[in-house]
Amino acid sequence: MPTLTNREIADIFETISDMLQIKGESPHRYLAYSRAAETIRELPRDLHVIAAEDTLTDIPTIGKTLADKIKEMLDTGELQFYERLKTEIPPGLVEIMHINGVGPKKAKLFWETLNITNVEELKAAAEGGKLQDLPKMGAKSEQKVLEGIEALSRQTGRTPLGIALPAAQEILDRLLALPESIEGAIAGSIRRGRPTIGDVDLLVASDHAEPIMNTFVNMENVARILGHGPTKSSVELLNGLQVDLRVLEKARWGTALNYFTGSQAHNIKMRELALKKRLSLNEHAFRPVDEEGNIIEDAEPILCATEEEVYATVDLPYIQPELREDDGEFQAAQEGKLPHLITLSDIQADLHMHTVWSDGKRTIREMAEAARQRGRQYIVITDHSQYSTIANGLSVERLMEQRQEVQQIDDEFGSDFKIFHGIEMDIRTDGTLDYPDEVLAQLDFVIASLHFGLRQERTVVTERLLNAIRNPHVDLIGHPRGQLIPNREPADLDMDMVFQAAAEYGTALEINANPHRLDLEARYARRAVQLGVPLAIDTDAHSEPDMDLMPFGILTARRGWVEPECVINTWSLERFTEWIKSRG
DNA sequence: GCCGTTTTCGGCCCGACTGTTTTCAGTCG
Repeated sequence: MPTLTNREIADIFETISDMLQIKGESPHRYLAYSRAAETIRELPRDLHVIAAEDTLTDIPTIGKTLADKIKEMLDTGELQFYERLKTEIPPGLVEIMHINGVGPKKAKLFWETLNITNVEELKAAAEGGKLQDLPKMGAKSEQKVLEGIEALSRQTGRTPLGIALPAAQEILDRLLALPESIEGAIAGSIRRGRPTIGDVDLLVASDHAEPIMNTFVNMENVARILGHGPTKSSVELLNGLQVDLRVLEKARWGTALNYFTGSQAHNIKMRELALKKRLSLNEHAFRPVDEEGNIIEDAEPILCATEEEVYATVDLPYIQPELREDDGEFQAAQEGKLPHLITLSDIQADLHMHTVWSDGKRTIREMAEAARQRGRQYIVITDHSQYSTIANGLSVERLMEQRQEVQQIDDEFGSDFKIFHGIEMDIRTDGTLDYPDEVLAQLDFVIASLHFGLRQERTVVTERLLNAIRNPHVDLIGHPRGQLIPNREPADLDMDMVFQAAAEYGTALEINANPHRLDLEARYARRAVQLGVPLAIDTDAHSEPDMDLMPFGILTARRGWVEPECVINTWSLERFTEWIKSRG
């Protein structure tokens, strides 16, 4: 039976939203589609399952109309409403709308006046000088269209957090070195810890914005200046990354940082809450409004130098940036039920790392020393198992040799640091585990991971993982979904079944801190916590510097509302030891 | 199209920058 995935349904809603914009529909109507698309993309559960439970309308942003449309797509694999729209609006216009600087009005103008229905035709028209004579257009606008088309082909989609964060920090450091800069921060989705970044948002506090702006747009790695105003500038870097900079007075730092951290949905909620208190909120201040919502011009604005003051003004406790997705944080804040989010200092151990015994770059001793220097109390050495021949996986014989070396080095390290012996064992493509139970029984800690056969069909790959979860010797599932950011899609797993089994057998699931993985991602980590599934946050280090990737795992966990208690490597050595012993 | 200390209708966040205009619409975030 033809059917559609969450992502395909989200994409259709997003396209419908774009088409309704071109048609000139009410913003409230097309935004409803766009918001629903965003919600569906972030759902930790399959729409099939939710539809079968008949609880689609329990999802925020999904009402009866959209629920019916979702059901139609799930049942028939298509949506009549969408098919009809496609006959009215050429689908190529949607792509034209995605050109930077071109919106719904321009797309419609090009279509109605020059019969342009796709990017190629638009490019030809611009090159032929046919756009500049259109109403509200000119030579500059025509040039912008051409540049926008150029940028479209350069665009590589979203940038991994692991690349965007250091790049953002480098630029911020340069701006902060200027004497006019008082304070600075990385805001936007980097601050919220999203695994991929659309553009970089930087914020600097200063009374003299101009020299800071000039330095920013004149950096040698700037490919294009997208905008350059007195308080706001945007550039595209040579590597394609877009960076926005805002400069504001220090006295407005709280409202500014809050605004530029987002998310947009969170900001909208903040402003709605402010309006209920007869205040209009923007990045500069709160301003009193009258009954009709008009700004009272001669009333004194409320300036906030800290984000705490911003939240206090709408009667809320401080909400951590990682929670700001309008996904329950306001209700939790109002009820005093915000989570006590995990921090880096809660981490006592790293349970997943490789050495020269398989594909790591350092010896057991070097890895242990590096971990101790980073304040870890204990670690587990988990090299690859025999099935991963390409990673020099360990035969049973070598595994037992390694066990001796681990014990010997553990003795050397004495009582203030513990080295456990474990394995990252393959779940083979036929579903069996890579060592027999009697071998696993001799290990302190067993991670089971999918490395191969990730494209198997849903029931097959899910059953492989369930088989590992149910094995009494398996303590942890490594990078459960197998995604690589940005290029490899996760395996097609029935996550409801995975969580159910993990909860039943007490098997932990990993949040792999490597920024190329971040797996489990936040929404699944949150679901795991809700269902009582234990988590571990590991670096999967293959060398010393990899151990410094832990903060990316922490960010991801925080986005998933994870508290330290839920994470087994925040536990003391004694408690962790008891736990692994209890699991046989 | 969603949603409810305005609850089944009537609301629905806010400002900066650009390019084309002589006061603002379009786009973006």
